[in-house]
Amino acid sequence: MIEMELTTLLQALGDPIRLQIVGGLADGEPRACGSFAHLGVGAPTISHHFKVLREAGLVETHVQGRERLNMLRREAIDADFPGLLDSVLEAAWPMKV
Amino acid sequence: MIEMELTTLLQALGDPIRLQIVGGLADGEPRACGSFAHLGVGAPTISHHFKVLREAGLVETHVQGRERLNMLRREAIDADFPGLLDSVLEAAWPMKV
DNA sequence: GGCATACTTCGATCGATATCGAAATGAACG
DNA sequence: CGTTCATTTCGATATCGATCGAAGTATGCC
Repeated sequence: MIEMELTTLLQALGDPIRLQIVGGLADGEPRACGSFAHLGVGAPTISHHFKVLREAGLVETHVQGRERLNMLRREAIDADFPGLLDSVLEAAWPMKV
Repeated sequence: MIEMELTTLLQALGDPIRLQIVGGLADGEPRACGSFAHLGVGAPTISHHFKVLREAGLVETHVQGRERLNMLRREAIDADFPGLLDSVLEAAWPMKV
């Protein structure tokens, strides 16, 4: 069980790039880091943001071939903070989630 | 109408002192800045945190006598981001809100 | 007016963080 | 095995943010 601190989670979500990443993973499909190259920052920065998201307990990453597949830890998040992720997603992308 | 940006709001809530302040205002009662002297930081720091909360649209402040009464902008927050504040409060203080 | 109270603003410090380019890692593939 | 591809790590930079003490502002009280 991964330690999940509320303020850490809020801080992780409180960055535009990271919120975009979380939104991009919100459909449940695992995605490689490279899928987020369109966000306007370089690969090292994307990697940094994924690290923050992982350390906040929001995302988990599995090596598959030469890419890393990232997915939202939705059940864990919902278990610890019920409704929070959904309201953030709904606030960020109304009607879409 | 105050501009409310989601990432700004999340970032504002992603600080332990500010989350404590918001929790302290969650019952709807207006409170002076001095009511938060117990949080372990000095008056200038409290003042700084209130400024951040105000600029995020979370709190509004009215001068009354020589104190400033702060209150949560609950309806506005709920209107812009339905359910978000409630889930944050519930996550921070389960069963209490 | 003079003084205390309640904050805010200012200026400084110092640690965190977002970003990048360059180098490292490690898997896949010829 | 050497190369390419996907990502991470490293080192540097530059900005941001939390904090403090000191000074400023405004209100109420005597």
